[in-house]
Amino acid sequence: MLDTQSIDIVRTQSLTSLVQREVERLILTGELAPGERINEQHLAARLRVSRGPVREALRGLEKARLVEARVNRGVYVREISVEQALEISEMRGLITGFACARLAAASTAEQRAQLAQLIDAMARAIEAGDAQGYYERNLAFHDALMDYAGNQRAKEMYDALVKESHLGRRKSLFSQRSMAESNAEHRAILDAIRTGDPEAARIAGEQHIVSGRRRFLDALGLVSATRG
Amino acid sequence: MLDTQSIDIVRTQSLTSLVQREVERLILTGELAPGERINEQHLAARLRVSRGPVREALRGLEKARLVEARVNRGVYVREISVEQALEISEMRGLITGFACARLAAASTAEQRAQLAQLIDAMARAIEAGDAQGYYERNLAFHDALMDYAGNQRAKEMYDALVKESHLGRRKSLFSQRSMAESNAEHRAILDAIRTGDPEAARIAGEQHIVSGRRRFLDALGLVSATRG
DNA sequence: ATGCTGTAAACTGTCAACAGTTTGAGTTTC
DNA sequence: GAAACTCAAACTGTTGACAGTTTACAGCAT
Repeated sequence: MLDTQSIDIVRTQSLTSLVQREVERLILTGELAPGERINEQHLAARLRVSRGPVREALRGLEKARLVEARVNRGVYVREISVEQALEISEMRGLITGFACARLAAASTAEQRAQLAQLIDAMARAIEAGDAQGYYERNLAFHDALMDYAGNQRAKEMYDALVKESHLGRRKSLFSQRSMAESNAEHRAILDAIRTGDPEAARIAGEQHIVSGRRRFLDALGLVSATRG
Repeated sequence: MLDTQSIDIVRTQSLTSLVQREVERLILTGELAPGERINEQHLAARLRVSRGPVREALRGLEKARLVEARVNRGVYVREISVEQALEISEMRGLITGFACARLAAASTAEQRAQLAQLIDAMARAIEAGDAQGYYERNLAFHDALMDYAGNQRAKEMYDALVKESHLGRRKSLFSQRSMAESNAEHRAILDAIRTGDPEAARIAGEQHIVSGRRRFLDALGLVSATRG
């Protein structure tokens, strides 16, 4: 049963939620690959729990769109098509644009300073060639945007979309140039927010996600599905 | 075990999905009221299944934000605060605006004709004082908007938000005047789509949801949380 | 060799039972 | 009379077992 420390957690969290988090981790880190079948018995044995909590957890992940259940055939890590990845990206852009517009209409000096600080940290990470550092701060930047926008629901939807988008992302290593481009867009977003122009901020936010998708496709060596 | 007809369904659908659909229905129709506790045993007995499928179904509904699980205390039909209802409404507006913009950029004559037909049907329902008929066609109109926009993900997010919003809606009977106002906005949306102006369509779509919220609050006799 | 068929293993869907927690009524104590 | 305590009933969380389906493989026919 896991270890002693975990047992205390079991008291306040259900096994289901623990399993759910673990399987989510396995999927997001790629240890469980898209298309792969998830064997309930093996998973249960590995996590030292019975199949009940495992099945419940998988049902939750199904609604979160991370896995897909086929009747009498088990559940599979979801595979997303290019088309679906584009749709997800579009929705991320929509919500990001919303958040940016919100911040342009109402944000505190402290919030703007915090965003500026993250952008500077990203710039330093790019210079240092620290892709991992950039990646983490980029996440923090987008998290901050959603937090400050003040719509909890928007943030949760955004988070869910980001998790789902990991299903389509094979490798997320970007070139220094890509990172620099991306960070320039971060600055553009912050500028628009500072100007207090919601419409410009919205466009900057949406554009950032669109450009991110293009950079990603470029990195894969694919011809972009969108023009340009 | 239900009846013979149902058994055939069981073959292709899991009991879990059947339970999930039934509980969802109970919640959306108000038979299970927000805040109400859902007793697993009673529910299982009532549906003639064991607790396993019931628990799985509830876990799915939890992720869909229709119920809330408290550890060792069971699951409750979710209650949403006014604040949360506003957030949901905002997201509905955002997605509706997106869909309208999309249609302004690209829609077929047939699609526009279909929307026009639904608007006319709503107008007739209003004249006839047929609130139920209006309600259904209104749903159909918004469904059509999302369908035609061509982003499946957007439609699903929208549908989830609509379901969730039912948790906050006690009664959805509107006055003839409200319905007329609402339908005028439908026409405004269609006009903007016909003009081919995405930005105008987006604003019309967003505005429709915002106005809908205001009409709802007015109907409750509350002071609107938003200005105006 | 290749394709088909039948059978056994593996696995999912479902159920019933057990263990631990919460709840509430009844009792006791101050 | 009110608060605290006790204990049993009710309920949730979890488990192990059973039933039916799917899958894979061996054997057989072509």
